[in-house]
Amino acid sequence: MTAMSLKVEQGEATRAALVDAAIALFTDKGFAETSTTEIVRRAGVTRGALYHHFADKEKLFRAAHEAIEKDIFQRARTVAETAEGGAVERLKAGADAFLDSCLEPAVRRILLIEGPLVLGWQRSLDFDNPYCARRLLRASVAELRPDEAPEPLAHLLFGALWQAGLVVAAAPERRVEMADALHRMIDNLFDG
Amino acid sequence: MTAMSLKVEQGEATRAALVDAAIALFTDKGFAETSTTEIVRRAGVTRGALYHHFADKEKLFRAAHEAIEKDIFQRARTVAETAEGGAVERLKAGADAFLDSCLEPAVRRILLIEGPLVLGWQRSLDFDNPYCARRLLRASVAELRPDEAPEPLAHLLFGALWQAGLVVAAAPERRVEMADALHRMIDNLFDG
DNA sequence: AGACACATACATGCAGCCTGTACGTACAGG
DNA sequence: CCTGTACGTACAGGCTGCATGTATGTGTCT
Repeated sequence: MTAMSLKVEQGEATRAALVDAAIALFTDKGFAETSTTEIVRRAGVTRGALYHHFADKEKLFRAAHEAIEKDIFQRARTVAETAEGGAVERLKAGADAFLDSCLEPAVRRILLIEGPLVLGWQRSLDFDNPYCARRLLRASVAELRPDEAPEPLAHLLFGALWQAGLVVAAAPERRVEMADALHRMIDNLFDG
Repeated sequence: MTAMSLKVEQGEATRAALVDAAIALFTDKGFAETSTTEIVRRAGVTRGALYHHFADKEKLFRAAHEAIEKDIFQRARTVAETAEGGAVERLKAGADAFLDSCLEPAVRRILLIEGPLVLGWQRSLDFDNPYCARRLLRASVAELRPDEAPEPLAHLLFGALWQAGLVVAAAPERRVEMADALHRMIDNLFDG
């Protein structure tokens, strides 16, 4: 660990405690139904600490969201990169990893459901976000269909994948059938 | 018109005024950022009237959402039913009609963005809702692929369609390219 | 047809909660 | 010593939902 001064170290600790408490409570009750008082009580600090580290409640949600997004993105990318086979198989593997992540309650609630609304729905549409699954899909599409613009199909695939994640989050027992349908869809779109 | 007694008629009028005002304000500012005071001011009544007709603010949103959902659903179904050609062409026509509807700001904000969260995200996943686009897609899939369970693919198609609607709502100039991509996807999935 | 009881459609004031901010304090580091 | 950072605390404003009051249609009984 980087040696920090005592003050800064403590600050990072309370900030992390706030993010952790926020993730837990936002996962259970959602953004609007969770008060800042509950969050700071769970984190063991006061509202003053919260508003010292975050400009407002939404910024705290953003921090929680980014932590989860980064985690799930890196997992999916790692799985996709280390998968056996060609681009189609890597795409399938990445999709499977994403569906697995959707089984976690925090991913379901914070990333799939509340994220787009709280952070602004436009954010989820562009490819600028470094940890956006759309980027991975666009790369796959560009590789598999080099003759057409990748964005539109990447959007459609993203929507299908996102929806599959929602279904799996709501009914984990459907994970295999949704994965099968996804694989068939990918085969139909990119078959050789 | 059905002849109503004066009292009931007046009640229906203020209720409609409330729903209209709610649609306009929710479209502009969203659910959380719109106060009931603003809504009743725009509707020309008081908060007492609102809470007489609707149990809470969310029920008012539900009424606004249902009005829009019913409208867009019936339009899409009509277009799909009267389209020339086979099941594939009817599916494409319905998808096009849906994308057209997404150009309207009220559809974008209330149906696409805020609806799933405010009304509960599970609601958007099942096929029980009589005005759910998922039903139409499931019927198409069942007709085009009679040998497999239609639900999983219907979910994926719904996700792709929904996402296309979001993209079109954010950037209307992309309407044709998204429709083209959707058509190609449908062809790849159901081609003969 | 008229009176009366009742239900409906509102209006208004209040209580409680929540967010964001202004201000005070304690302490580490130069 | 003194400055900036990391908090704690008190307060103001807004918002929701409810409780209460009121006026006006509506059915009914005679």
